[in-house]
Amino acid sequence: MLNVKSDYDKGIVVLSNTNLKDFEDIWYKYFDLDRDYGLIKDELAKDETLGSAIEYGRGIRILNQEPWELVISFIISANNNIPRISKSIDVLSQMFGEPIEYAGKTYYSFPALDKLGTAEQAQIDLCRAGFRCKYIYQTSKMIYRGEVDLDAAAELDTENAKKELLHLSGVGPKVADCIMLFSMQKHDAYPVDVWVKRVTEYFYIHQDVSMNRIQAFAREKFGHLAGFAQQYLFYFARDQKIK
DNA sequence: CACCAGGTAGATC
DNA sequence: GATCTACATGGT
Repeated sequence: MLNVKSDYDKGIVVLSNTNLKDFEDIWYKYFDLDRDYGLIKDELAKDETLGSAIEYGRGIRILNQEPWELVISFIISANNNIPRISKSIDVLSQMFGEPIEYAGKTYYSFPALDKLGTAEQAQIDLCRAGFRCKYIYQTSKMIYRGEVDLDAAAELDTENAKKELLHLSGVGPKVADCIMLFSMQKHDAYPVDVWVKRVTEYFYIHQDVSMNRIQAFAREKFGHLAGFAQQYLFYFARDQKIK
């Protein structure tokens, strides 16, 4: 069970209760430690607003998570709040994941594809994700049957990967962008949720516009670093409750 | 009791 | 194609 402590201003990240092999095989990539965030920040900070947002969220990193887990997690996230999202994922993990004994307690891994992919709708409904449960059911089956191949999608460019992900039930533009950004290293993706829409309009566009216009703006303004810009802006907007 | 929460699918213009 | 709206659930 990994333990993480960090103090960005002191330049310290401590990963304890792990070993060199796991660090090299797993955590190094998971925490995106190979990336020079200084370079990214310098480039983005040429924009004054982003400079402030970067100061505010200076320790942010984009984690490299697993596509399958991200697909289900972000389907659950749609029009939902974080405590309920966590709760639903916990229930699914307890029902369909593998038990992990640690320090006298039992934890559960995220469900394997074949477990959710062969589950009954009525079982999945028990996670209390409401109308999203049928999306979980349908999408799990689609991926399990190979109708959508996440590994293959990860190899495509951002535009085509998105097209592929949009076939999944419960996956729209925002969730697809999140999956690409957080599990497929497609850093030009700019997921637009309510907060990112607000903050983009607030600082840059100065009027209420469509999602497509927000996306177009981000492509033009931030290009291949759009995903990093999104993270700094999201964190800033969310914390400052920018409306 | 109305409104909201890290949007999406399906209907409609 | 771009824009409206219902949607499960639990909290305020």
